[in-house]
Amino acid sequence: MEKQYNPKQVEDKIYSCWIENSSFLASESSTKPPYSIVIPPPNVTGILHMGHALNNTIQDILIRYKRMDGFEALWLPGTDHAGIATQNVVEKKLALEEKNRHTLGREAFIQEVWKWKQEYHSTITKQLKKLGVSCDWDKERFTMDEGLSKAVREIFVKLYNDGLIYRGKYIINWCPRCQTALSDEEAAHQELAGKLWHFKYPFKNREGHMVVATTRPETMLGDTGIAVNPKDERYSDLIGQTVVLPLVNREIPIVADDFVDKSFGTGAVKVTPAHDPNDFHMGQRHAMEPIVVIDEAGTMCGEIPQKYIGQDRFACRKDLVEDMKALGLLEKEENHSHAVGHCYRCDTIVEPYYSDQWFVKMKPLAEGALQAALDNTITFYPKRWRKTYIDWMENTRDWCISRQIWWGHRIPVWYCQDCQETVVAVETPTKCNACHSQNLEQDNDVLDTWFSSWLWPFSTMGWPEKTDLVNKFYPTDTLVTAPEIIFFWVARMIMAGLYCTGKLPFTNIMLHGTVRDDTGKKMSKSLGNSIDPIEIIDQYGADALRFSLIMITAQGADVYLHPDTFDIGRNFANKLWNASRFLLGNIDQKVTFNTLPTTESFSAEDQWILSKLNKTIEGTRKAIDLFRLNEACHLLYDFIWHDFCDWYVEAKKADLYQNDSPDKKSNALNLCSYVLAHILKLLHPFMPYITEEIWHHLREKVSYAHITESELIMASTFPKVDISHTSDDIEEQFGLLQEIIIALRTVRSENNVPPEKRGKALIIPAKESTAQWLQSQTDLINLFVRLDETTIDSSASKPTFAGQAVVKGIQVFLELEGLIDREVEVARLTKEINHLKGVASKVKNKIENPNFVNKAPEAVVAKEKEKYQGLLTNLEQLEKNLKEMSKE
RNA sequence: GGGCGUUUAGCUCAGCUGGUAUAGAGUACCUGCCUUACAAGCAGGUGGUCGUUGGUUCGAAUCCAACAACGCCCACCA
Repeated sequence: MEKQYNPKQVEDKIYSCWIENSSFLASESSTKPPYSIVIPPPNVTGILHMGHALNNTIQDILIRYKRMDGFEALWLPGTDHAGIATQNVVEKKLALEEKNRHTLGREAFIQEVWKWKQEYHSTITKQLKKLGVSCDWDKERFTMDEGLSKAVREIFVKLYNDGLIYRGKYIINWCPRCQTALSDEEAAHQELAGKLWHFKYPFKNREGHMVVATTRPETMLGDTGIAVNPKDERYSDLIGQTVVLPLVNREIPIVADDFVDKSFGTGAVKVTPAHDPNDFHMGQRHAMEPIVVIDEAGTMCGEIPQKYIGQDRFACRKDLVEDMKALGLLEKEENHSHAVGHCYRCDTIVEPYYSDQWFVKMKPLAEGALQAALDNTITFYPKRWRKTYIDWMENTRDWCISRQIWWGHRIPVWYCQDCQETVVAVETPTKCNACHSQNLEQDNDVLDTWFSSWLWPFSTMGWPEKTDLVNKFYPTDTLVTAPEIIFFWVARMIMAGLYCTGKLPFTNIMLHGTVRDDTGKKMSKSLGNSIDPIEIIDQYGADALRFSLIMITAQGADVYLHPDTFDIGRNFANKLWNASRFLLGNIDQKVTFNTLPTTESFSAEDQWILSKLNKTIEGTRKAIDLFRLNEACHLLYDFIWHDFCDWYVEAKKADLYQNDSPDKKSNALNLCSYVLAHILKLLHPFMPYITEEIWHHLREKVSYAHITESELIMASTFPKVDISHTSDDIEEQFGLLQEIIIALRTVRSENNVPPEKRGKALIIPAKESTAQWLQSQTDLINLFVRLDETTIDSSASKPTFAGQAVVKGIQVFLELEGLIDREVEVARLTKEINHLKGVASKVKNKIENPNFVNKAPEAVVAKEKEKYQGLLTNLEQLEKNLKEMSKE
């Protein structure tokens, strides 16, 4: 083993080894209880970013933990075809070759995308593998696989037959750049600084005009009326009147509608049913036929003045304001900020657009999905997201599922060209149901990407077929994802799961935060502030990346990433590596252990480390079970670094070096191997590579019955708590010893005693029982403090001059001729006395407060009183010592 | 407009059902060490009226309320 851990030499080799051993494969026929997770499928042409790294590390930890803990663990991987996103990428590429999808034609274009998919699909999966993910790659799926496509058609037909899918002319969010409809969720609102223009619309049959306020002047060309609130007295006598729409000279009515807010703008609103969702609904209420004046590319069209035709909507806005101004019809303009929808794929401002689209009725689907959250059969981690989910479920609006793009699942609907009959079918129909004509044409649109993703937990397992995979692993257990897609994906999967399978697709939802840079900005390629996980893996290793990321991520909180963060994991891996190297380096010939040494041979540190180990096992399990992975990391970090390396291994060095006492050495090796093997197992889900590598080295030197039996650590068993080893008393006792050692080290350090100067310690405990126990620990004290001799004597008198401290009533002296500085000691003791005085007065107030004594639990009161006595004893001794020292 | 979150050491953050000799870690900083596992290390140290103000309580970083700053999500005010 080399002096520094080198992940590069290890990681790829080990991943291949796992693959060769089929270690990730889950079996439908296993008798073990199932545990399953489906991956949130990354975009097929995506590249790995820190969000993926976090998301997949969490899943890998859960799946490895469960796999080691006796479950048949399936982590089902796959990718998403990401309709609009992927089509955009391929179109961009085509544009470079001066081609576009229309010149290519639909068939050729789709082939082009498939080609792209084949080429780039491996990027993201290769990158995931570098992270060390233990996905069952044999079961990898793609949302446009034949089976999954069939599932999409099945559910479409089922929903249609149940009356839950309909087609209609509605106003929807339209991206003029992508030239497709978007769902409400895909139109992300952003606050923009805009203007509010007040326009005058002259009356037809009388003098004067109405003043309407608008943020979108260009839509006035499509106005079909003016609406006012029926209770608005300013306008009550004008309802029913007619105004003449300037520039187009169309006569339009003034109507009354409750929607209108009297207090906003002028209290009168122009109604443009074809270009505003509210106006659309108002138009319906007042039988107004929408007039389209903006086309699918965002340019002006229709029966409007010639000069505007073909103009971009924003250019037209400018001109129109000028023209109205010229006519004297612009009353005023004011600044106004408002939320405007943007395409979540290309960020273009969304245009409300009136067109024929397909919709899913959400209300009926939402009922069960809502109930699952209300009665907590589904659990959110952290739980605050439950409310967000419930709010959305209670206010669902119908889901626009048709997209005017080519890459995706084509809508399984055919129109008879002869009798106009609509045929909805899973398999391509050969003839019309009504007139038997074979002249059928399929709907041109494809389905929203999420219409396939919402089936992911079961379509990937073969649904609608009743496969063994579904039987064994569906429903899944935990979904790990980001809160951004609760509505897009999580909520819809729950609806689809209930609707298709009658079961919730998962019961735990773990939502992790967003990865941000150190200034709090979301990491993204376009902002150029992202840290590339692959670069970090190259530099620090996958384990370091994983461990660092998880350790700094509190449950559900956003992660602020600084490049130095990864030092934590790298240094920790190196620490573990060196501790292992040291232990294994002390084994000359392979040793075999069957059990721990007899209890009688345990030293204090043996009992202590076993107790700590088992507390760590308990804590780690609990933390993972509650999805508090950062807590598990901290527990392991502290135990391994501070308890095991800093104290236990140090304490065992003497035994390990000594070859003249083979029993001692053997016992030390036994215990060290035992603890190390457990450490590796506990850490494996978090740092799979290095633990596997050390495991390999460990097994070359040590055979430990029932512990190192498995050739690969990933196939070994996760440690279970052995309460026969846990003891608070032992931990407390050893803790006292540690405090004494630290006190002595502090004396040395504060007095700048050179390391090579050894010395003597005198320890005067108050109690004889303590003295006896400490007597058995003098070797350890000598070792840790670098002393020649430690004397424990409860009846000894104080040395005339020495470095000193008082630890829980135990007086500790360090005797080093000429090396202890009186001033330093006086200062230290004074400081300590002042500190303790402060504490003591606080405790005194407490125990003298009758309210506290009467109302607080007896145990708490007793504890405080005991604490106070202890403080007094310490203070008394310190003050006495200080006085004596000052006298000399 | 509604909802949610955050505010703790110079920096990044833990701190769960209120009670640990009096708030922890990493990092940074100061001191001493290349001590035969590890300088990516070891030992010791400095550093905090836990955003503000009230309240509940014997007791509050922790529970409640208001306020402030920052951030996020949702929403059809033209």
